Amino acid sequence: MDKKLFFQNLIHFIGTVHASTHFLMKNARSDEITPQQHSILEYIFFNKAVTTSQVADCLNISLPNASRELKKLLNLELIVKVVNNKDRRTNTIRLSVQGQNLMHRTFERIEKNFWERSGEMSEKEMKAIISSIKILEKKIFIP
Amino acid sequence: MDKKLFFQNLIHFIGTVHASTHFLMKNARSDEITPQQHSILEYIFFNKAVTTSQVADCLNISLPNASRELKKLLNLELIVKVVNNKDRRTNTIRLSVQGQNLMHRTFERIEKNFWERSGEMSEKEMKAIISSIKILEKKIFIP
DNA sequence: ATAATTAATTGTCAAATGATAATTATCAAA
DNA sequence: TTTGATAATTATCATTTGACAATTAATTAT
Repeated sequence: MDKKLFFQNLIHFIGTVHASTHFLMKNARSDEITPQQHSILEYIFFNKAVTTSQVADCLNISLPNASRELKKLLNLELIVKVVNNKDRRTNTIRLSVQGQNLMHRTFERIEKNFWERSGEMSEKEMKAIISSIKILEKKIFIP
Repeated sequence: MDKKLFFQNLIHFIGTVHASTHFLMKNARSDEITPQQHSILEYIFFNKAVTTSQVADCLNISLPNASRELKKLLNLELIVKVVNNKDRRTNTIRLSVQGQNLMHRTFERIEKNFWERSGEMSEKEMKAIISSIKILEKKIFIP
C-alpha cells in the first residue's frame, strides 16, 4: 500500500471525526465555560493529573495563556491545583468534584446526540467498532 | 456489551484523536490564516462544494460570522464563490487553486509530523488501520 | 400580487484567544 | 555558591471569535 494514499485516508478520517465532533457537541458544552476551557477540562479529565506545561504543550497553547485559563478554571472551582514536592516549580492539576460533574453532564448530552443520530446498534456492531478503535489507538492515536 | 461502556470507549477515542490532531498540527497550519479559517478551508476541502449555511451549521458558527470569515477567505483568494442558479440566494463555495495549494502544503507538514512520530509501518499494519477506519466511517463517523 | 420565509450580508459590541515581555520561584550544574 | 536553566505567573496589547440586530435579495405560499 502506498504511504501517500495511506496518509490521505488517515487525514480524511480525522476530518470526519472532527465533523462528527462538531455535530455531537451541539448544545452539549456547558455555558459556564468557553470552548478552549472545555478542551482543557476534557484533557485533564482523560489524563487525571497534569501540569500547566503539559496543558500548554498538548493543547498548543502558550504557557502564559494556559496558566491564565487554568487560573480561571481554578476560580470557577472546576479544578484543583497542588504544588509538587518533587519539583516545587510544578503543580499537579486535577478536576474538582464540580469539574467532574460538569464533564459528566456534558458527556451525557453528547451521548444523547450520539444515539439520536446512530439509532440502535447491535451487539456485533458495537464489538466491531470497539476492536477497530483499539487497533487505531494502538497504532495511530496513542492515548 | 453495555451501551454506557461502549459510549465511554468512543468518547475516550475521540479525545485521543483530538490530542493527536493537536500534535500533528504543530507548526503545520499556514500563518496566513486563523485556526477557524483553517477549519473552514478543511471542511470545504473535504466536501468540495458547500454553501455558507452548511459551513455555519457543520462548524457550529453563526451564519453572520460564517459569512464574515468566508468573505475574508475570498479576499485572500483562497476560495471562490458562485451564485447558484437553482436558488439565487445561495452560493456554491469551493477552494481556489491557491486554497488547494495552501491545504496541500499544510497536509504535507502534517504528514511529516505524522511519520516522525509513527516511524516505519508495515504493509500489514497499514491495511489493518485502513480497514478499521472504514468500519468506523461506516458506523460512527459518517463522512 | 402580497405576505411570509429563507439565505446571506453588514455592522457593531463584547468576550475569548494569541503573542510577547518581564518577573518570581525553584532546581541543577559548574 | 554563583550561574544558568526551567516552570509558572502576571501584565499588556493585538487579533480573533461570538452574539445579535438590522438589512437585502430571492424564494415560497396564500
